[in-house]
Amino acid sequence: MNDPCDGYGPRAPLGNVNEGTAISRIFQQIRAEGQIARIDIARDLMISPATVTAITSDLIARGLIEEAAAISTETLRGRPRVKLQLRPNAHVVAGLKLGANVTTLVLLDFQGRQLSEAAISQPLQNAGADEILALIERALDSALTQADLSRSDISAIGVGLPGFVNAAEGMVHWSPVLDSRMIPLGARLQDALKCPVVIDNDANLLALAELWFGVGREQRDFIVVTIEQGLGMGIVIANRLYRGTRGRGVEFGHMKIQPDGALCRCGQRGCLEAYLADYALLREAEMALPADTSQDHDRLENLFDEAKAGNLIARSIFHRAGRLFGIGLANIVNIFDPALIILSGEQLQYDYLYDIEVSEMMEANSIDLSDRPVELRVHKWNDQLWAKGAAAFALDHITGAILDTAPQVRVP
Amino acid sequence: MNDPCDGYGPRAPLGNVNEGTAISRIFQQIRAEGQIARIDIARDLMISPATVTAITSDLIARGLIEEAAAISTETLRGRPRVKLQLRPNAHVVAGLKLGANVTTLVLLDFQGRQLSEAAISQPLQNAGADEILALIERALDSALTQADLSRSDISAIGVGLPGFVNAAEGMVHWSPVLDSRMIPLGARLQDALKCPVVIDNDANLLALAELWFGVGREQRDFIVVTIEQGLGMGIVIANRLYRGTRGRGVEFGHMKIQPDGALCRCGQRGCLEAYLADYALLREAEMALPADTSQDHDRLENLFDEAKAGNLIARSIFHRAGRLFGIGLANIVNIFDPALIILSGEQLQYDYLYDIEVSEMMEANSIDLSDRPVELRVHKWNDQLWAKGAAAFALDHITGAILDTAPQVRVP
DNA sequence: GTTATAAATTTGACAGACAAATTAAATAGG
DNA sequence: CCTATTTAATTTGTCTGTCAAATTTATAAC
Repeated sequence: MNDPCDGYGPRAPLGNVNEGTAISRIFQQIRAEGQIARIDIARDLMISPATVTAITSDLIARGLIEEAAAISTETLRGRPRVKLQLRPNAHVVAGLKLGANVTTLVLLDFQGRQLSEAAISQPLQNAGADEILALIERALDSALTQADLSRSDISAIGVGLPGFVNAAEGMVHWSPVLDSRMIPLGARLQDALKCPVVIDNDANLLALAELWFGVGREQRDFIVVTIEQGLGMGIVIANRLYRGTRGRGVEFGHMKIQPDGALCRCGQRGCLEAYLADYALLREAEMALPADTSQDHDRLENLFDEAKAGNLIARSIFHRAGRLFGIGLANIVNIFDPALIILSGEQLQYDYLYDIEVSEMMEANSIDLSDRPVELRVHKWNDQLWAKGAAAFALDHITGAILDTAPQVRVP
Repeated sequence: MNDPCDGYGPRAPLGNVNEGTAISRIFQQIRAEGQIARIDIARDLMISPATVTAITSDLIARGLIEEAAAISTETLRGRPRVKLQLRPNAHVVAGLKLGANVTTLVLLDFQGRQLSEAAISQPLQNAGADEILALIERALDSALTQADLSRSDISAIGVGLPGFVNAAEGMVHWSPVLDSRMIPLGARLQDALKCPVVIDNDANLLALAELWFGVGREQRDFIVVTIEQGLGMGIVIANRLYRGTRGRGVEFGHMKIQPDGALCRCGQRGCLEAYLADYALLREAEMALPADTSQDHDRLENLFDEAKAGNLIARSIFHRAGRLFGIGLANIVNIFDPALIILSGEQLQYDYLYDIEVSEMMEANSIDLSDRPVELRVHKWNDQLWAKGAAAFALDHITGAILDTAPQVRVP
């Protein structure tokens, strides 16, 4: 599977989303399709060609889109179609993933194409906001230098981090990478970097990346589940991220699947995460690999190798994890009834053991009305895609601001 | 707590719902407020008085609303406000709840006021569509006679039943009251009754009743959980019922909270319902009430009395049920983060035992970020409110059809 | 060249919504 | 009782977004 970001080939339309104004719908359509002729926009969105001309010429005047140089060869006769595309230079955004071990940053142009990237391997745990800021600045300047740009060229920055984040308020309620609760990280970074900053839970942003650059082309509704240090989930309903009724993300890792079950790092018992996360597997690894003193990551590798080699204890560890994961997914299926669930994240390198248990248990434990079974896919993206999701969030923020504010010129 | 349906006192506005056209927003506002002056509509919805006048006079001309006779005494000086209200006689709808033991029907006028009701005590299990139809017709004719109306006066019928229902398609995937799967009950009834029929899961309709006639006045987002024969759940997000991404309802009763747990009537193990539903409690009652040979309902009463009297086994049964219920609710809280959860249904007469366990367990097992705790309320409505929810669904169907089709007069 | 074809634009019209001006219906005070 | 004041509701004229139809533009086929 190749990188879904390079080049914007023709795509399926996003569905008849009859929401929003014509201007934003047309803009979204151009972004989704990459390149599209006016007449196709009119047909896809059921908007008259006259209106499309009016709106696109406005967007061109505002510098947001442009006519593509490539001449369309789709028509044999008649006036050829002129494709429209987002103007790459209109804006540049940065997207970051703050991870426990690595911080990844990408710079994207307005079309969503990657200009440069930077990765800093530095453990990040219980850090202060200043530390985070310094880290971001290092990564940012590195990527800017590569792309031959300066900070003032950046229109917005998106940041994804694990934990409980209220994206609308830019508030981090809790995160393993931060040293205290209730940090208004969004505002904090925005003030320091003198640039709009949006933040969100990392799993949400991976879902956003899937929406913009991945399966979102075909699917209006799907769920992304991530397994890394913890468990994460991002839910896309009707082409939009669902963030819970009060703005905070959805919590999957702390779903209880066993009363008085295993102890979780959150202090509660029976959380799914307490059976699936790195630390959960490692604390059982002792039994299978008693003499092993290697680092956590390698240790997990070893455990996996042992399981593959037939070590019954190691197998049992993955076996239970897979079963419980399946149950957790089944609970989600029963609630949201999604057509597609995407499993993503580092730990899925261990999926060959998961595969059987997980999908089996999921199916066995969900109320499937047998007409449309849930599809389970595994996507092994690297950290770059997470960062791209963050950048997509930043792009979304920019365009939202532009499209919303422009017509609001009502001065009494 | 008195019946929430009688009279439409002043209510909190539904929030700045900037969705939909002005006409539907104004209509919704009038329905929500019961009686409201034009100037208040303008202020609440941020629509100009000119537009409110234009639209309301159109609605009056179409016979949907009228000026209320009661003269407003809110203003001391100036021209008095003229309140608008839905025109009661515009439409009459019927709403039904199909239950295992009783079928309840109400007739409502366009304002949502009850005209008459009927209840038929007849066990309903594995019935055919014809049997259902006959039952509905009996109840309907009885209520019509009382209200001095005939079938042709009915504009729409809403039907709520337990099970898995796709409301949009009118399809019953499975229901304990029906004898087979995949019955297009909506179409079936509609053809027979020669009147628009909408159907939905009963818990969804109770949530709709709460939205229209209950807490919906103050709350935009809430969750209704019912315990009767089975467990049900209805989710209201942004003043709308959420029915899952593919239109079927949300399944709460079959959430797994114990791997390889108790056997559920669905055939799976560890379902919440297998610990909470009537049959789940009764199968344990054997231990506490060995000599009891009474009917199920009385038997459950006896079990409850025993628990109150101090019977340790009986207490233990409710104790566990309460704990597991709390865990199930916590899982929902972690996913939706609602501000309010309403517990409803027959079994909640046993709530004095539930109360402590349930809310305790819910709080102990949900990721509460401590700023806004979830409120848990118990509403003990009778079957009538369920039926009113069904009628509300029918009313919604009518008005949706009226408001949507009217402006769609584009004939090329 | 001319014709056919299809894309894009221009034109004129219409509908939804608004601000401002006007009218309507009440009270307060002399 | 009459007038000023106050507030609600309506009317008027305008603006904006959108569309259908007519027109212009740009290409291929002949």
